[in-house]
Amino acid sequence: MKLLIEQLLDMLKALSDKTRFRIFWILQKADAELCVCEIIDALDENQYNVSRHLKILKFSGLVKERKQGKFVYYSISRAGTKVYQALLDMVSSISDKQLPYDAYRLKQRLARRVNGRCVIGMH
Amino acid sequence: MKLLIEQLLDMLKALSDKTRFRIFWILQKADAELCVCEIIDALDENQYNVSRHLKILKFSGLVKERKQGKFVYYSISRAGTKVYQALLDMVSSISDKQLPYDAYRLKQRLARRVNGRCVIGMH
DNA sequence: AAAATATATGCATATATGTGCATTTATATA
DNA sequence: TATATAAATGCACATATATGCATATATTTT
Repeated sequence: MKLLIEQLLDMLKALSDKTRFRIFWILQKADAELCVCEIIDALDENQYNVSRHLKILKFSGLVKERKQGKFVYYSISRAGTKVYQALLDMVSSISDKQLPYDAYRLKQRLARRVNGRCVIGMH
Repeated sequence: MKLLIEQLLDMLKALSDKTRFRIFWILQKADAELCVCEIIDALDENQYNVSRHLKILKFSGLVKERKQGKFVYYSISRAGTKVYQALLDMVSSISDKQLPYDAYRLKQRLARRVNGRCVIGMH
């Protein structure tokens, strides 16, 4: 699978913003689909910024989305290039200690899932 | 060795600019110190921009410099963190085919070294 | 000491980027 | 059908960033 350098630069630029890095980091950490409202809670950020940053991440190819009802689920795209894998390795080498609040809030929020699914929404 | 997330973000931001990525890429490819004038020739970019981008790369921790006489030599910093290694892996997975001109000009320019050292300067 | 050369930097400017707020769109539910 | 809710987006604005040009700094050579 081929990756144009411009696409790699888009991924790097996407990850170089702290909010987007944190989003990608929790998606990688959760290792599962997260709905937007869960991401909002995990980061303690506002809705419109999370939404906008998710769009940029999606456009860069780092994440993918799946719509289901009124929820939209995001997850890492798992594109099979060496470059993507190296990026993923880099992100996953960041430990919980470096993003303790995000890690904690994500855990708290995921604990409220029912049958492994988000049932809360925004509040 | 510890890496603050802010430092990682600085590295990512540094690499997300195409000119800086190309500089870092040829430094990694050369696997050796390059003087500024060699970098200028390899990229076919102007002097002041190369100089400024090198400063940003240095500040991010991606490269280091060594002054010798009126020449300044830059090289990858080889910091021993997992994160840095993953970044390096990512960059080195970009083949010559994706930056053919830079690769070619670098090769041509390095061929003009004498006893492994730059003797041309700018011209 | 003067001139030449390698590299860095200050200033001006155009473009890109991130964010706040208000609003829209899409879907579900009463 | 009306209402509620999840998510996305248009506009305004402040800040960041990249670049061109001119010039400064540092070192070597004459």
